[in-house]
Formats: sequence, C-alpha cells, structure tokens
Amino acid sequence: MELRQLTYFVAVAQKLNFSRAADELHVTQPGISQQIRALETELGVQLFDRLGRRVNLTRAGEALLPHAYQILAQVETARSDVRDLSQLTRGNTILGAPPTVSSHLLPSRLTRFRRRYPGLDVTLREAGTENLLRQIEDSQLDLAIVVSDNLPSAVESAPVLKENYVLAVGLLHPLSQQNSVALADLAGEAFILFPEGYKLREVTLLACKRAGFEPKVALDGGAMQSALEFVAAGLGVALVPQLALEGVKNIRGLAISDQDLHRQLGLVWRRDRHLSAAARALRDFLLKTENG
Amino acid sequence: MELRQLTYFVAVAQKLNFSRAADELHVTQPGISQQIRALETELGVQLFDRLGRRVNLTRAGEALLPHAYQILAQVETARSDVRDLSQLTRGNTILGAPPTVSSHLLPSRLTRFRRRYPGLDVTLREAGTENLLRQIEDSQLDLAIVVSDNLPSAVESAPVLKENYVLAVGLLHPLSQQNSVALADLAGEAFILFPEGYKLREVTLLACKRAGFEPKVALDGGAMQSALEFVAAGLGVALVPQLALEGVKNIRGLAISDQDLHRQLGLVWRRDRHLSAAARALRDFLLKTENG
DNA sequence: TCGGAGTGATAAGTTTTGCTTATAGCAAGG
DNA sequence: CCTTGCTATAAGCAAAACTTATCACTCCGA
Repeated sequence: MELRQLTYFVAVAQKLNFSRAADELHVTQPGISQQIRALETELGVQLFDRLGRRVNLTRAGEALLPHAYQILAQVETARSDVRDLSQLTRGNTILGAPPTVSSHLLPSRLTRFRRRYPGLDVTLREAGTENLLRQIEDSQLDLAIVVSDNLPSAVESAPVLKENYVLAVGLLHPLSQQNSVALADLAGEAFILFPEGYKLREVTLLACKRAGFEPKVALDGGAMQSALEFVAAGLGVALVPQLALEGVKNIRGLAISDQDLHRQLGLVWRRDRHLSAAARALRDFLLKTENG
Repeated sequence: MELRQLTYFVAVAQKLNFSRAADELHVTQPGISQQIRALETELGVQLFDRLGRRVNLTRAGEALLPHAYQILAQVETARSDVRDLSQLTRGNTILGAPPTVSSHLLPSRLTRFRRRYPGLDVTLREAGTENLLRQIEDSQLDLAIVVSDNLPSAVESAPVLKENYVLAVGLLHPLSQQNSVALADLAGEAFILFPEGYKLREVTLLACKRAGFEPKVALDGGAMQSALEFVAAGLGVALVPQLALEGVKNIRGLAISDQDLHRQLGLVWRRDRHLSAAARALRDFLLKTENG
C-alpha cells in the first residue's frame, strides 16, 4: 500500500471514472488502472466493480475509502506541522542567560520578540556561564548568552555586548560623590563577594590582586540581589557589571580608572547541532536588536 | 512523503542509528540515508542531527515522529479492516426473498449460517420476485431467492428448490378427505387470490384457465397469512406453494393430479457485480445446505 | 441495428526511483 | 595515533511507475 495508490484510489472513488481521475491527477489513465490493480492485488480484494463503462465501489472499496481519506489527511497534517515549525509560525526555543542579563537585558527584548513572532515561545533558564555552556553542549539549551572570553570549540558565538565592570557603592558611602575610582585606593574597603562558579568572583579577586591587595570580605556567597542590598545599606562595595545597576536605587556605579575591567557577552550555540528555525529567528533577533 | 520514507524515519528515530535501522528493515545503510535525505529535502527541514557517530532527532523530527507513527498505524488498520472483510471475519450481506421462503425456509438456514460465521451479518428483505429482481439489478440486494423461471440476463442464478403448488383446503372442507384433486373438478369452488405482482396470482388464474373455468373469487388481494386463515376457516380454497403450509394447522394441502404446477426457486445475484466475500459465503452456504 | 463516442485493460517501451556495492570522510575511544 | 563505528556519496543495476498505442466492450443515438 502506497500513498500514491491511496491518492489514486480516492480520486477514482470520487469520480467513479478512471479517466477523469487520471486527468485530475495529471497522469494518464493506464497509470491509474495499473496502480489500482496493484493495490487490489496486494489487498487481495477488488475495490471497484467495472461494469462496462460504469465504475462502482465494492464493499471492500467502501471499507477502504474512509481510511484512505484519513491517512492522506494525516499526511497533510504532518506536512504542515513540520512546515509550521520551519516557517516560524510555531516553535519553542530554550534560551539560557546569567541572572544579570536575564533580568536586565532580556525582558524588553523578549517582549518585542514575542510581538514580532507571536507563535514562537521562549523558555528562559538562568544560570552562570560555566553551567550554561555545559547545558549548551548537552543540547539542553538551544542558545545562551554567556561571558564569551574563552569558549569551548564545540560552540559558535556572536558578540552581544561589551560591558564594563563598575564599583557599586551605597549613596551614603563617601566614595559616592565621585564619578570614578582607582581600584588601588580600595585596599581598606569591605568587599562583597559572589559565589564560586560565577565569573564575577574571579574577576573581583583578580582585579584586587592586580591592584596589590587582598580584599577584605564583608559578605561571601550571596546572590546578586542580596549583594546589592548590602551595598545599598552601606555594608560594603562590590564589583558588578554595569547592567546589574540599571534601575537600582540607592546605589551608584563608579567607573574604574586604573584597570580595564570589562566582560564580553556573547550569544552561543552548539556548532554541530541544527538550530531550529525558531532558534535561528531568536538568535538573529537578539543580535540585531542588541547591537543596532 | 512516502510510506517507505516514514517507515525508515521511524526506524532511525527509534534506534538513533542509521545502520541498525537498515539491518532491521533488511536494506543497506545507504538506502536509508538516501530516503531520509529525500524526506528532509521534500519537507525542507533537517530531521536528524548527525553529530559524528551520534544521531539525534531535531525539533522538526520530534514533531514529525508522532505523525509518522499515526500514519503507519492507520495504514495497518486499513489493511486489516479490508482483510477482515475479505476473510469472512466481518461483513454484511443483504438477502432478498419472497415471504413464503423468508418465513419457512430461511430461519433455520440463517441460524446455522450465523453459527458458522459469527461475524457475518445478514439483512433479510421480503418482497415478490419481480421486485427482488429489480433490487438485484439496482445493487440494493447482494443475493435473492426468486422464482427463477425466466430471469433477466444481467443476473446469474443457481437452483435452490423445485416446489409443487398444492391446493390448500380447510380441514372441514369436504375435499380434505382426499390426498389429491384434479383442478378440473374445482370449477365450483371459491378461490382466494393473492395480490397483483405475486407470481401466485398469475399461476392460479392460468391453471384455472387451463382447467377450463374462471375461478370464483372469495377474497382478492390478501397476504399469505390472512389468505391461509380464510382457508382454515373454510371460506375458500387457494393454490399455494407447498412450503407455505409447513407447520400450519387446520389446513391440508392436496396435490394437483391433472396439471404439473410447480415453481423453481433459484438463488440469484447480479452477474457483473463483484460479490463480497460475505455474500459469496452466504451463497455457497445456502446452496450447499438447501440441496444437500 | 449499426456506428461512433466513451471508457477501462493490456502491451511495450521509456523514464524515474530505489537499492546495492564500494569507498570516502569523520568522530570517538582505546 | 590508530582503529572502529558510523554516515555520506558515487556509480551501476534492478524495479517501479509512467507513457504511448491499441484493443475490447458498452452505451447511445441516427
């Protein structure tokens, strides 16, 4: 049983006329006759009565007809389902991002994306860069925004944003009167450190080391949200990406004058995995609207 | 999209390995690769990610898979449905018969038929011979038992039963003492006539005519059942097929000594229409158990 | 009642499709 | 680093499907 045969069968059953069916299907009549006969032979049943110039369905034909309709309809459904997926009318993409990016950069972008592609869903997963990269390699994520300094070779990337680190200080803190500060002057300040696994922790420690001191630690291991609250309360200072301070009250971000501290954010995806059309759409959308 | 391709696709999706799928399907691996690629090309989507020696479904592949399962299952259903019809596990046959046959000959036969083929239904339609033949030609009936003296050429037939006509008389009637009677002696009797369209009416009139008289009519146009009740009540006599008296009390059937009055019953079907397996089974069953 | 139009089956030849063998290319694992 | 296991590709061959040509039969109208 072949789809071609079912198609021919349905056409003949509708027209009750081999020649007309052949016209409709743009083949010649013998082709129809042959395929119908092949189908009849395979099923071991006659599907049509040929009464001289009149053609009628047999009982077996009547039994087959609804199945044939259903099968062909199902094929159409499958086709359009797959096509929808590839033509951006439907689809889901899983996007990973670090908390800072997730909460400060993505909401507006994703809202616009959803407006542009109403059928495309985005699932957002927050995690640190290392974690995200592992998930990309495991194909648990389609795309991720990560700190793209040294990426594994299995992933491909495109730059999203170059972002400076700034020193977050509470408004009551003496330093808050300045616009910038030299790290070298901060040996006496209490620092708030981020947990292991976050780039931010390494960056802070490295920067202080380069500035010639080991930071006094006021708090070690809180999340960004709580860290900022400590800063606002004046309990310490913290080195944070500029983005993290966007929209945050009671904190000032001071530029670092004596070191070039920045991170490069990149959008990454697995090199050898086929990106779905939806994922490609999201990628292109993010890259275009980030930079432009 | 072809069923072969869907079959291959499902096998590869299950095994996530082209070569193993090929083994299972008893083809070689390149055949699988080619068909999958053809399917991918047609759909305009990649269905699998080939990651070196690892194969995985893409989103599009995941979308297609359930459809593929469903289509293939539907094909199997269609196949077995049609096969059931042709292999006597299911089916319905429409059988026509005149009332006499329907009520006296068929009940026991059809009971045995149902016992032999539990899945096969028989729909019984009662009508006179002419009516039945018309319905056969219109394909409203699969089979019919009719008086098969002169049949149209479009039907084929097999003899079922040769049956004599007898004179039905009530037990109180003077003639009921005899075993046979000459029609010629019945000029004075009151006859009960059957409706137009029944062979029985013609036969009665013709027989009387040949015997040299026109019958006195006691009742014209009743059904067999009421006619027999009139006979039993002694209001008249009637020429009826022997079968009609089977199991009827208070009536005797007298053989006709001076004429050969009989009817040939035959099972008929349309010559050029394909008989369903169920109909063939019923036909063969009736012919075998009628005669044997 | 004959002839023509309509229609399906069949035969033969051609094109298309699908399968096979052989081989290349590539990644994972010892 | 080499072997093993896998898929892709190429080329040749076989099978399937389509086409043209023609026959046979029915239906219908002159």
